[in-house]
Amino acid sequence: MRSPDEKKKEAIFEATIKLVNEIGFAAASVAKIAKQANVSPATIYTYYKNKEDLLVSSYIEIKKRKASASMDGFDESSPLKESLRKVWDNSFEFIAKNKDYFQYVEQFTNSPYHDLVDDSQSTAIFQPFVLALEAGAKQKIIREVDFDILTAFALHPITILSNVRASKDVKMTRKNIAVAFEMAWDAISQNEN
Amino acid sequence: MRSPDEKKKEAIFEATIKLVNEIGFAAASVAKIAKQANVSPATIYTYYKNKEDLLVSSYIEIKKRKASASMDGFDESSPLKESLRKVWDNSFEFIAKNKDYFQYVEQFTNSPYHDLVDDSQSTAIFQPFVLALEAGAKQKIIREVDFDILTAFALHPITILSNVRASKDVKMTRKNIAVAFEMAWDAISQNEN
Amino acid sequence: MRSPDEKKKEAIFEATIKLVNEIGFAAASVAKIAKQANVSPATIYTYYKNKEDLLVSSYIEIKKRKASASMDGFDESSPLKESLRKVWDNSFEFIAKNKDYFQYVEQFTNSPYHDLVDDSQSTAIFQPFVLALEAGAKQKIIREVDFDILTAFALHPITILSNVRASKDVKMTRKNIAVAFEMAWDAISQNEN
Amino acid sequence: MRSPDEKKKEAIFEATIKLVNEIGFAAASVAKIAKQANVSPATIYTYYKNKEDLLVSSYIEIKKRKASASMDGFDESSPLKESLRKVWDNSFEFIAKNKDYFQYVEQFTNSPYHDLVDDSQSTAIFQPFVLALEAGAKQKIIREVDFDILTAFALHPITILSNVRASKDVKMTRKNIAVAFEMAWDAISQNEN
DNA sequence: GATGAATGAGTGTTCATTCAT
DNA sequence: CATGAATGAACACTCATTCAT
Repeated sequence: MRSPDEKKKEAIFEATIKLVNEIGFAAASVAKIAKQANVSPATIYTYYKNKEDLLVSSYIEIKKRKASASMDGFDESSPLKESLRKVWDNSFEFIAKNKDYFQYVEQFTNSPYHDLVDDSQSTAIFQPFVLALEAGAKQKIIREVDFDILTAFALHPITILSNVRASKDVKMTRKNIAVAFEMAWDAISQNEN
Repeated sequence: MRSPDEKKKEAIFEATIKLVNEIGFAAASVAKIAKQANVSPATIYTYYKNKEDLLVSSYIEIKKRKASASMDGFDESSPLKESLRKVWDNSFEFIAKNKDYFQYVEQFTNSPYHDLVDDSQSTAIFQPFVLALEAGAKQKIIREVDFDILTAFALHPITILSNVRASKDVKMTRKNIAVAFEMAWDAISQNEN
Repeated sequence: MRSPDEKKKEAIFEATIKLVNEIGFAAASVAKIAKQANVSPATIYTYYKNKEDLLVSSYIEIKKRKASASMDGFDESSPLKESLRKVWDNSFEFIAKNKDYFQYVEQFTNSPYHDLVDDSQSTAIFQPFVLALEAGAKQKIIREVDFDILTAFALHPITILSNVRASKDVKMTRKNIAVAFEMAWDAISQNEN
Repeated sequence: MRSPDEKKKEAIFEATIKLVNEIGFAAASVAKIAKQANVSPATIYTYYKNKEDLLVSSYIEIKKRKASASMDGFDESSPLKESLRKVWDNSFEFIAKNKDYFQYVEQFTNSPYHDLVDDSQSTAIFQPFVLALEAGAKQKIIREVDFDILTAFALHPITILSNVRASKDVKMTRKNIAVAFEMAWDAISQNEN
C-alpha cells in the first residue's frame, strides 16, 4: 500500500499530465497544477526541484512505463516478425489505455525540453529488441540499414497512427493494425529476389 | 502616412521561428521576438492581432511554402512511383534548406496551438498527389487502405528521418534517401503474389 | 452649412461622448474614439492638442449648450417663481433630449479632470438668473442663504432626478416635475411667518 | 505558512482611496497603488481578484461604514423631523471626518463601475429610516411622493453641500447645516394649508 | 489637412519561487 | 512535511503620441 506521500506525488504527476495536455506547456503553471492536484504550490517543491524537473521527471516516468509495457512478454527466441508484432500489439494496447500519457510525450518530445533528457534509461529496456533486429539484419531477414531508418518504418508508424492530432479519422481497429503491421514488415524485410 | 514595411514583417517572421526553435513557444515572449527582429514589441501588433496570430500565421506561411516546394514539378502523367519519388526528393531538399522552418512546424504540430488551424489551404496544393494515390489504389498498384495509414508509410518517414531531435545520428545522404524510399514503396505497393 | 472639417470635428465630439458613456474615461482610448468617429487617431490631434484637451473641450461644449438651453426664453421681468420654473422645464427638456450629454457631464464633474476647467464661461450665461435670485433674496421672497445652499435645493434636484444611475425607477413625468418643483420652491421660499 | 496580514490589506485600501482621489480611476494604476501601500503589485492580487474587485470592494467597504455611521443612534420612536436631523448630523460628521472616503464614493458613483455593484447590502441598514419616512407619509406629516423625489430633497443636499468639487466656497458650519436642514424639511413636509 | 505606421512607456495580471510558520 | 502569503520579474498587450508621406 502506498504511503500518503506517494499518493500526493502521484496526484501531482497526474495533474501535470492532465493540464499540459489540456492547455499546453506554456499555460500549465505550477499554481494551476497545484490546484488541480489539490495541494499547495509550495508542496510541489518538496517533491521536485523546480518546474523543469517536474515536467522532465513526468516525461521520464511515462517513458519508463511505456517501455516496459511495450516489451511485456517479449521472447528473444521467437521469430523476429512475431517479436515485432508483439511490440506493436503491446504498444497499441498501452496507448489506447493511456492516451493522456501518450499525448504528453508527443508534446514533450517536440519541445526544447526534450534536449535536457537522457533517454538511455528507458531505451535500455528495448535492448533485447534492438539485438533481435541486429540479428535479423545479419541473417538477411531484414534490410541492413541505419537503425533510425529501420525504426522509421518498424516503430514510428505506431505513434503516427495513434496520434489523434495527426490522424483524426482512422480508428486503429484490429484489422487496421494488422494491415499496417504488414506494411511495416514489407518495408523492412529483405524479401526482394 | 507611412507605407507598410514588408521587410519588417519578414524580420518578425524569421525572428519568431528562430526564437521558438531555440527556446520553445513558452519562453519565446513577444518582447524577445521583437528584440530579435529589431522592432518595438508594439510594432508586432501592427502586423499581427496577438501572439497566437503571430505563431499561427507563421505556421501557415511555412506550410504553404513547404507544400508548393514539395509539389514542384509534379507531373500527373508520370508513373506513381516516380511521382512519389519526386515528392520525396523535393521534401528532403526543402527541409535541408530550411531546417528551421521544419523544426518550427514539428513543434507547432504537437502543441495545442495546432487545434486552432485549418490546414485545408495548404493541403489543397497536395490535391493532385492525393488523386494520384487514389488512382494507384484503384489500379491495384498500391494497397487499398485508409489514407492516413498510407501516408504513415509513404510520407511520414520523410519528416521522421529529417527530425534532428528524433534521429540524431543518421545523415540523409542520397543513398539513404534512396533506400528509405524503396522501403516506403515496399510498404505501400501491392506486390504480394 | 458646415464645412467638411466641421463635420469631422463634430463626429469626434459625438464619438467621445458615446464611448466615454459606454466604457468610461479609462477605457475610452484615442484609438477607439478615432475608430468610432471614422477617422485616424492622428486626425484627432489636428483638432485637439491632446486627449485631455479633447475631453475637457467636449465637456465645455456641452456645458455651453446646456446653459443656453436652460436659459432659453428667460425673462427677467417675470416673477421669480415663474422664472425658476422656466429653468426647470428647459433643463428637463434638454436633458431628456440629450441624455448622453448629461451623462458625460455627470461623470466628468466627479473626476479629477474637472479641476482643470474654468467654468466661468458657461456660468456667465446664468448671470441674469443669478441676479434674479439675489433680487428675490433682498425682497425676502426667498431665503437669504449662501448661493450654493440655495442651488442645492433650487437646481441640483433637477440633475439628481434626471440621473439614471442614481434614480433608476422614477420617470420624470410632467406631474412629477411639478411636484418636485413645488418642493424646491418650498425649500427656498421665505414662507414662514 | 504565513498568516494573512490585516494591516497590509488596510494599507492597500487606504492607498487606493488616496490615489484615486488624487489622480482618478484611470491614472490610479495597480503599480502606483502598490507603491503607495508599500507592497508589491502582486501582493494586491492575494487580497483582491483584480483591479475592478479592488475598486468595487473599497467602495462597498466605505458605503457600509458610512451607512452605519449615518444611522448611529437612530431612534424609531422619535418624531420624524428629529430622526431626519439625526441622520443629517451623523452624515455631516462622518463626511467631515472622512472627506477622502466621501470623495471616492462620489467619483465611483458616477463611473461605469457603479453598474457592477449591488447596493442592497448597505441600503439595508437604512431600512428603519425608510420605514419612518413611509410612516410619516401615511400620517400626512410629509408629502406622499416617489421615494427618489423625497430623498432628492431630504438627503441628497447633504452630499451636494459636502462636495468640495461642486460647492467650493460654502463652509458647512453648524448654522449652515441648521438652515439647510430647515429647507429640506420645508421641501418634504406637508405644511401647506 | 489627413493618415497609417511606429514606438517607448506603461497597463493589469500571472509567473516560478521562497519563506515564515 | 506542508502550507498560504509574499514578491521581483516577466508576461501579453494597449496607450497617447509622433512622424513621414
